[in-house]
Amino acid sequence: MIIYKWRFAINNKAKGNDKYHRILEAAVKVFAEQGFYQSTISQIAREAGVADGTIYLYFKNKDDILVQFFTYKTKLVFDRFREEVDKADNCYDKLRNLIRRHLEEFQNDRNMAVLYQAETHQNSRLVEEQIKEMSKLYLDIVSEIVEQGQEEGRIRKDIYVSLVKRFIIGGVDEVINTWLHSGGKYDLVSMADPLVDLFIRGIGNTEIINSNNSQKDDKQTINQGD
Amino acid sequence: MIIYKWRFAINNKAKGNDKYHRILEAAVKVFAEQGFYQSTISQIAREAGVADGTIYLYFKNKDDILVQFFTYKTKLVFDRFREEVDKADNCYDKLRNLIRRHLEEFQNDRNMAVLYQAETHQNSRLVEEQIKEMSKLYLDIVSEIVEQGQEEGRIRKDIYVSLVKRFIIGGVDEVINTWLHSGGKYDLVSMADPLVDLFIRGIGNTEIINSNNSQKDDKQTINQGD
Amino acid sequence: MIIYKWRFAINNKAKGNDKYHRILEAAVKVFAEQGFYQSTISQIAREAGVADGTIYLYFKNKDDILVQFFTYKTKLVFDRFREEVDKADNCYDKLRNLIRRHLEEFQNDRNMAVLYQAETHQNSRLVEEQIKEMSKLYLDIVSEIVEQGQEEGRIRKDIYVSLVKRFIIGGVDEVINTWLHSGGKYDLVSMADPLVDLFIRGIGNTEIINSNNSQKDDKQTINQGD
Amino acid sequence: MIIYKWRFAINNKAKGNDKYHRILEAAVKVFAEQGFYQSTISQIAREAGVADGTIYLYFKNKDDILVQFFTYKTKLVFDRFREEVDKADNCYDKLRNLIRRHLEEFQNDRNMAVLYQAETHQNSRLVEEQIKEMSKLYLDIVSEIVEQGQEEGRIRKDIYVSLVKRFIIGGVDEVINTWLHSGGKYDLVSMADPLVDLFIRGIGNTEIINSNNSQKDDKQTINQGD
DNA sequence: CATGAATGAGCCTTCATTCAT
DNA sequence: AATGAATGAAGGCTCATTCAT
Repeated sequence: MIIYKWRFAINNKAKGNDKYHRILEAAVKVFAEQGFYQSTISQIAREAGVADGTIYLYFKNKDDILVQFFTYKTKLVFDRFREEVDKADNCYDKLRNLIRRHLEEFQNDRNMAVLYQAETHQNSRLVEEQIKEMSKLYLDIVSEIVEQGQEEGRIRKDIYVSLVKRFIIGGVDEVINTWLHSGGKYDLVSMADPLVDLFIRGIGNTEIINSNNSQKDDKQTINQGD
Repeated sequence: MIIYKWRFAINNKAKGNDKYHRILEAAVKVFAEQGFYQSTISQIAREAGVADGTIYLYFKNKDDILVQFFTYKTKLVFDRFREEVDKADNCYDKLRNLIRRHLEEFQNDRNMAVLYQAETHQNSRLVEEQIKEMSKLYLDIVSEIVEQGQEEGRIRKDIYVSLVKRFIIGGVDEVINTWLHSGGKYDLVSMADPLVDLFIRGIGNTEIINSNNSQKDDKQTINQGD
Repeated sequence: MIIYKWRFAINNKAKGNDKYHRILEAAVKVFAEQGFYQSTISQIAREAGVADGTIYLYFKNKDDILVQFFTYKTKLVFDRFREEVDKADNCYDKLRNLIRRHLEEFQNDRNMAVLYQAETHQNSRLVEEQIKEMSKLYLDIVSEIVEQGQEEGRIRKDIYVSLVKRFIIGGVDEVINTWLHSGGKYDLVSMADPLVDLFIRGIGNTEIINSNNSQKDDKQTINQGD
Repeated sequence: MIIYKWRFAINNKAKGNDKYHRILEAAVKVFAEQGFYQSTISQIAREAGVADGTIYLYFKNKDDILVQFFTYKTKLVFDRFREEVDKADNCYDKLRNLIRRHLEEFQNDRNMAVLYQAETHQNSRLVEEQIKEMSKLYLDIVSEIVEQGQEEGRIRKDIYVSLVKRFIIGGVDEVINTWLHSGGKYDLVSMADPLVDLFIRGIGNTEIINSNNSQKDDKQTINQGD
């Protein structure tokens, strides 16, 4: 029965069946507004303009809606990040392109942004697998940029790449998170350049820093759990 | 009846009644492990070693447990940040103290860390008010540090303070988040110094940066929605 | 619309339309395997190789499939019992022929056997009417045999015919039921002769019985509710 | 959670909690009247005079109600059969006691009788295990009686014990089944003696049988699938 | 203060049936 | 005649909350 049900579910999707996408969009909207557990199938159905039962023609169950979303929609977006990075040559431009595109995509799909934020900061995740994949994709891109930058001499060599990844992702995430909680009233993409500048130059006044060696620790051995 | 109930509920708390704290700790543990909506009152009661009904002598309802947690327990922790900051003089040391203490406290109370991460990255928050307060407290500290640093000449003046706040909080949050999802196997506090170094100096190679003016934008007018 | 639908539904049956029978066979198979209420129209449709909706061109609803089955298929089988009985002269041979044929038919159509067993031992029957008819048909045959046997002097006269009917049907049914639950691994028909022997001679040792009169009650007045 | 729930569920039962039995009786009544799958939890709850949810304090799920019934109530009854059999000495009396008690118990608890009939004649059983156990218990008693009878010389030796078991159980079951479908208007127990007489002496007229050897087959090799 | 049995609203999910194509 | 996507009523089950003890 499940096999049967899923055969045509896939067919529908392949055919570009709009009902599948209507339900997915509706669900994501409702989830973003109310949270996954406070959302009901009935609300999603109403939002999508279909009957409750119809949802189960396209999705195995409520959880599956979220999983499908992260498997298809979000993955798509993350794949675009790589394209954008590949357009640039030097590491600074790559980083700037990545972050610009990141902010742009999340600004364009606010619901996705909300779900992504919520799901990546949850302990018991419904979409563990998908998050891990996307996370790895993103981290790999950043690693690549940093390593290239080190070769180019544009990025310090006395830093932990795995910490840098968090440093960057964290900054971007927090900028998005703040934007989301502000109601998305301002332009998110305009934060990209100033943010990249902070990533590259830090907040310190260069002259002072260069004459202040107290922080110039050598690399320590840290288990960075990555 | 309700009035009566709440009179002594408050008394209990004032008296430092240990049942109140046992329930709170139990709840936080269960919430951290399973998520708020997947946790049941029965599970919390069992974990705390009390009857289900007893919980309602100390808490108005399930939501209230979370609210109380953020109102008392977490606020307590955030208040300590200020103390720690006040111990230092220059802005770099203040920032380092703040972040060290932050990581330390979150490492010491992993459950709190989990709940904090989850709740701050949710759209529909049960503890909106509390999160906002804590957030403001933290942001104010960072603002203060940054402004002091600018006066001291240790921090660049051509940056948006409100963006810097997110830049710093995001990095710290992400380091904590990664630590949480790694299972908390390594020492979180040891990440403080390298992280502060990144905040201050950035990832860029100073020599290159100083000869590269393309990023040296003047302050733009950005609505930072904070 | 309904009238139209049913006109050709009847035509279909008259025409010996094979889709009607394919669905019927498929349904009986599925019902036998999973039970009526655990079976779904989708399962039947898949088994029959037709669309769900097609079933409703030939059957009024799910219940009707079962009713049709008992009305046509099973009745057909029971009609053969009479033929078989008529082939024999004396009551013993008639009884033996009846039971042999009964076991034979049920062995040849295991699914029918399963449904028959289940449906005849249910309180709230979907096919009350049909079961009653078939039951009457069978009981009448047995009655006839017994009465003929009594006239022939081959069957005791101090017995309740209506009790004898249950005695015989019960034995046959139980033999079938055991066979079904064993997985139908052995030859059911081979049980006919030994069973008939038990019906006729009982389990008692004749010599002992004949010298033991305690059981030789005269016919009592019993409301046998048949 | 389940462990917890079942801890006190068992306590309740041990304490002779009447709510457990009220629900069980109500369920059995509803099941008997409408069939298991047509019965709803709400109907059972209404019949028992409790809330729907209360049922789940005592039973794991709907199926479990039936399982519990067969595990406790019916098993109890079947255990009494043995007691009754042990009261008699010779095999005929044992058989008569068994059957009398069987009819008596089933007459006294009509709902049990209905459920037992339905469940034992179903292919996909919810209580497979329990039915098997009870069936074995009953079959063992009958085997014992027959074997003892053969030693006593009261029961023929040229019969298959395993066939005899079905022969007897079948007769009893069918008598009960007929009684049930008649609406239980007459006295079931009064059928015991005539039925036992049929089991022992068969329906054949002794004088004829003894002069008719055509049926006196020797034991054949039959796979009786027992 | 504490208990935990009882409640019942609410939600997910199934599936017989319909109907536009 | 045939299809199968869509429907929505119905039911099993959970769990926050209450209240008699």
